[in-house]
Amino acid sequence: MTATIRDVAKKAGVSCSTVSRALMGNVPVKENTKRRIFEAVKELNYIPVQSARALKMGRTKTLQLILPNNLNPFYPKLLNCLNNEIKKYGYATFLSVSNDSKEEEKMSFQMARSFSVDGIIYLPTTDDCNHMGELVSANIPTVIINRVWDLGFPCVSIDNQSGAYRTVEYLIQNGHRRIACFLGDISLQHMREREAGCRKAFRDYGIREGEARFLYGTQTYEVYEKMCSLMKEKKEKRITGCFASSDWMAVGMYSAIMKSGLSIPGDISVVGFDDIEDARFMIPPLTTWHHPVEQIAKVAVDLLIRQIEKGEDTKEKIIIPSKIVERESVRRI
Amino acid sequence: MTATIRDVAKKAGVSCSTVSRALMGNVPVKENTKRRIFEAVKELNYIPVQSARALKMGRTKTLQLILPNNLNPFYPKLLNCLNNEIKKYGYATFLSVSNDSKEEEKMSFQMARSFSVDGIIYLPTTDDCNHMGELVSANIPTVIINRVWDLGFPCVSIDNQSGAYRTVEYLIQNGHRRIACFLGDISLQHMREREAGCRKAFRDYGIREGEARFLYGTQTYEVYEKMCSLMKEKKEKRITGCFASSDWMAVGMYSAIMKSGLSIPGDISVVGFDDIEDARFMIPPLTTWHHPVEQIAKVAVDLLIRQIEKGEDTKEKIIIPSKIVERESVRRI
DNA sequence: TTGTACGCGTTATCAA
DNA sequence: TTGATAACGCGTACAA
Repeated sequence: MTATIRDVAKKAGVSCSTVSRALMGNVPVKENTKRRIFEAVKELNYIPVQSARALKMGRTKTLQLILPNNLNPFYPKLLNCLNNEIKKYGYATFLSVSNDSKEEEKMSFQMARSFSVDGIIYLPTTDDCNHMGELVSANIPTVIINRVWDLGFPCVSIDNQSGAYRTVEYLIQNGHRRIACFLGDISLQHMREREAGCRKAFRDYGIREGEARFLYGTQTYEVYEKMCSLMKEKKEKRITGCFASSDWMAVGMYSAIMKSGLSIPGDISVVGFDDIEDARFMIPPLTTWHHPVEQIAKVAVDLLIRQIEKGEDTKEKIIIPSKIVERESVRRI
Repeated sequence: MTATIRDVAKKAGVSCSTVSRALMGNVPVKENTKRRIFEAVKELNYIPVQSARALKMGRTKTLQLILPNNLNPFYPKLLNCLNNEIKKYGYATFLSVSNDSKEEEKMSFQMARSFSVDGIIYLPTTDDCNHMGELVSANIPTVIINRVWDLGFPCVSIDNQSGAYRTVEYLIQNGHRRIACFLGDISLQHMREREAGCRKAFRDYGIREGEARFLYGTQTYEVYEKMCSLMKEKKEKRITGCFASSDWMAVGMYSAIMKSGLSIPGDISVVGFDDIEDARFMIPPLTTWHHPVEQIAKVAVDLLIRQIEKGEDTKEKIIIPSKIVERESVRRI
């Protein structure tokens, strides 16, 4: 069937060990034999069998990505960056999408063990950690992204609170005072941090309860409906600006605002969070807080690889700085 | 370190083979010993090492997904369906995104071989097949999706021509005659098929050259700019409807139309192709041809698994039927 | 119903 | 610089 190292050895007239050494390249092999070996490799179209190599070396050259879902368009972008980064280091990507389910996440941890992945990039779907014992005890190098937790793993994330703060501040600095903040699943720490950022901005700028509103919801239709009813208030009382805790939400908000016969940013200014691929193609292009996924991916994978290959044992929490991207969804009033 | 089958055997007071048999479940093992074995397994938190199993059995329980990119929002949706389907069969997913590059695709084929994946779901990035010899000679069960090719592999796809035909027909039946069709990369067969569908619709309904326009472009800014200049024509001559060969393009077209001060569907009706997740949240919600990715994923993975596990050797070309999804982007005139 | 022995394809150790 | 050999963890043919 497909050629093994023995076939190569026979064809090149050497032993398996020599072939292995020539291929590994870490032990000297005579130029001449080396040439013959590579010729044989080419001729037989030989590729080492990873399973065998893995069994012997205890390394699979494989990284696992554990992500919550792939629906919010933020994730495909992140996935892309991560996958490309992993490729650079010559590793293969095992993909595990949890569909926002703890059970599936747990299965991913088992998969990590049984497939002996060399490392894990983990973006948890929930703050509720009681199923993560599996992961910790698996003792596989792991980097957590987009969360900052004390699970004994290094973390790479943005500063959610200051991001939300500065985004809402931007609205305020453009003259808005009646502002609604739409938050996602508040059981998640990063969402609470974003909420805290909003509240702090209101406090710092003397905006009080009646003017600042907080809305909550995770489903698109919730966002849409709550936003619609908000738009029905009479103009003097109505909000002039709003903050979406993710760009995906902003999409639903745009729908609701337009449907209500109001214009962006003429009547309502909108700011988002994440800077998804489509943000600049929204109508009008969305002003939003940039989530630096390229950076996050780069740093996280680099950290992970160093942990794997150099045995570096770090637990650092790395915060990637970011900034707002001004487009056309905010009006100065 | 981590427990092996020998540890389990020792703890249960039996031999490795008995443990193996109990775990495989295809050979009778006495109830009592079985119980002791499972207890030991649980206690030691034992999971079989896949690399070893793979080496022995020549099966990795692994499927590889080779996709062109992850930018067009159509792909994340497809990826999701595929991944979930794969999970159902207890396989793990190896992800290879080619970033629209033949070179990277070629590397994916090599990966397939070296990691001994059991099967491949392949959505080619190009029609130019001269790098695919690697794939064919690898002799790994493969299913091609979204293309219908005679490479010796089964294919699962929609009928692109009739899809485009019926979508343009929908526009015509709503009274439109001055129509622009915006096509993507015409070097790709499925895009040429969609183009052919458009042309046939025009022919069948007696719409001639001046009325029907064809525009081409792959980059978002091309779509945007060409669309903008199209909008500058004076009203009597201007198109009243347009067809986007992908919803992603429709996003750019929406931008251009709005930017030009025209309304959808008041001035311009738009139909898309794919029915991406966001199509119903566009403003107005996009009428589009549904690309049945759930079905495609289901059929493709099922076909692949049957090929792997039952040795079924099929080369069938499966066409999944579909339909238009009427939303609010088309006006009857 | 169970145990012994072997081999899957590789790399590492040791001796030459 | 090279070759012979053992071992990685597992599943199975064969013997008991």
